[in-house]
This record gives sequence, C-alpha cells and structure tokens, in this order.
Amino acid sequence: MFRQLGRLGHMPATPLESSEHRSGALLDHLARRMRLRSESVLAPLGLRPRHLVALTVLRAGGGTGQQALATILEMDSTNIVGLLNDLEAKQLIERRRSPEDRRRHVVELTADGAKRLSEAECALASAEDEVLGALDPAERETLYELLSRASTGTAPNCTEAICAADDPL
Amino acid sequence: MFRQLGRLGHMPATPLESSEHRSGALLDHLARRMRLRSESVLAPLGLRPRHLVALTVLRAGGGTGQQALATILEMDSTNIVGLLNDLEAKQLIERRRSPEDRRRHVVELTADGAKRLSEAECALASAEDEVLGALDPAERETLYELLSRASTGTAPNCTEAICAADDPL
DNA sequence: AAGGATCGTCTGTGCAGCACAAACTATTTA
DNA sequence: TAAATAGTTTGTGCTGCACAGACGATCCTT
Repeated sequence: MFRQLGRLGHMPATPLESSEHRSGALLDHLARRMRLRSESVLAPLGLRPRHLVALTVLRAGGGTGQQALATILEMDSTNIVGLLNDLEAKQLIERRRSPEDRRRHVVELTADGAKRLSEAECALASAEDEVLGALDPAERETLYELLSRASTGTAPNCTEAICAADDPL
Repeated sequence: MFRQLGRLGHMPATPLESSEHRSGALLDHLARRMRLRSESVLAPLGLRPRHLVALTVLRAGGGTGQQALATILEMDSTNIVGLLNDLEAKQLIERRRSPEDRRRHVVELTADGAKRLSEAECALASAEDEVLGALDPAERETLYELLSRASTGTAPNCTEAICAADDPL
C-alpha cells in the first residue's frame, strides 16, 4: 500500500510517472473481445482460441515437455492432455518420447501445425482489425512485440523464429 | 477467404512486412496469467477481475447506460445487471435515472468506486510485475497506452481523468 | 532388485462464467 | 392506445476449468 495516487502534489520525489497505469483490466477486456470474435473465425479451422494459444507458445518455445507447457500456460496438466490430444488428432503437434527421459513427452509443432497456425492468424486479421482498430500498423507491431516479449519471459530478440517454420514459399 | 498464405511464392508484391504478427493469442495468454493472479489479490477487496474491467471502463467512459455498457463489454445485458448489482451494493457505482429518458439507468463511478479501483490497481502491482516482468517501466507504459487506446475505441488523449476523482484523502 | 518419486494419461466431480429465453415493470414514442 | 425500448429477475443449460483418484511407464535411490 503506497500512496495510492498522485494526490495533492506534495509527493517527495517519487517520479510517479507510470503511476497507477495497470494494464490488467485492459488486457482482460481486449482479450475477451478478441476471443469472442476468434471463436467463430476459428471454428471452421477446427480450432479454438486456447488451441491457438498453445500452438503459439509451442512455436515460440520449441520442444517442450508437457508439464513445462502446463507451467507456461498455467493450466492444470490434466487439461493439457486433452488440449494436446485435440491437436495431435489433427496432426498439428507431435508427441515424441524424450530420449533422455523416456517418461517425458516432448511436444513439438509439426509442419502442418505451423501452417495451420499461420492460416489461423491470417484468418484472425479481420477480428484483430475490429478490436485493435484504433491502432495503426506500426502501433500494432509494437503491441505485438511487447506482448511477445512479456509472454516468453525475458526474451529480448527472438520474436522471429516465428516465420521460420512454414514459409517454404 | 483470401489467399490464405504466401503459399508458393507467386504473390504479387505484397510487402508482407508485419505479416502474420497477430496479437490475439498473446493477448489471451497474458490476460489469463494476469487474471489468475488478480483473483487472489482482488478477493480481499471484494472484487473479481471482471469488476475491475467494468470499473475501468466506467472510469474511462463516464456515465453510460447499461446497455451501452453491455455493448462495450460485449456481455449479455442480463449478466451486466448482476455485475452492477454487486458494484452498487458496495457503493462503488451509482445508478441514476437519466433525466432525458427515464427508462435509462446512467451508471457512474462513485468517489468510493474510483478510490477502490485505485486501491485495486495498486494491489495488482505485484501481479503485474510477475506477468510483465520482461518489460521495463517505459515499455509497460507504452503497453498501457496502446491497450487503453485500443479499448476505448479511437480515444487519443483522455487517459488521465483517472486521478481526478478520489483524492480528498 | 525393491521402493519411492515423477511424467503422462484417463476418468469423474463440482463449481463458476456465460449465453439464452421468458416474463415483468416503467417509460417513451408513434 | 399500442408498440417499442431500458432495465430487472429468474431459470436453464453448456462449457471451461480446477481438483482428486487411479493407473502404467519410467526414472532414481539404496
């Protein structure tokens, strides 16, 4: 519990710049708006928003054990199983047993998965246009970059392993 | 249904610059992580994440009718009622009948509401630190600004009505 | 080799968010 | 007066999700 707000101008020397600008609620709000639109757009592709999230994380993170995935996504591992089952049934991911520890399933995006993910992202363009309509392309890119950095922990400059997987174009 | 993707390299001259950088999944992911932390932090204040979202929108938007609110939040209006009932019971918002159209309830943040919102945002600082740990303060401010602009439609510069309401302390 | 810990899987249970529908009041508008 | 609109209330059902229990497979001890 700090000073709460700027108050009456007699704050010592606290910069107070970014002060109470908490992004949480806005994040929630926009994510919801996005999700609502995504669902209908994604349905024809046989995906749901959370599949997209998982695929995105996998694309960024490479071969991950599923309990590591559970940690990243902050989901219960039992629910991860179902999620991955869906994706594996569609051959968008692959579960391979880790050679080091054969209990472990290493989850990886397949070529199909990367492709489908790109398609989905492409299909989401109009949804994003609606939700982020107030931002110009440069701002959206900035937003993407910030979100990307935040979500992959402290990754400074690795936001472009992204296009590596699927563009044999 | 456009061309789906770049496919086989015979795309005309599409720049393809920011290309497939869709923020949807990242937004979802971060919002979830944020929400999980928020819930426990907010509980002692008698609030839940969605209350925060509603309060935030109200703070930004001023006196809104509840069906307008339903549109903004993209929630069913029946659920808005319950949400507002919660907030009104805690005297964080006020429902006044609109003088122009007495059917309409104009919803407004009370002084208490603004205060509580600030407290909540303050309490969320640590949660945000965890989730946005990879971003420095300037970047977080940028993020906030982008999210704020996006969520209030095309609002360029009205993010600081914030500190006006509650500081008679 | 035996014991316990760990990873993943499957099943089931229960709660909460939320959309949807129907019925009602108060009020405005045609 | 009749119809449309804003809000409220209640109920129903689906879905997401956490949580728990049980199981097989595989490590890691000792």
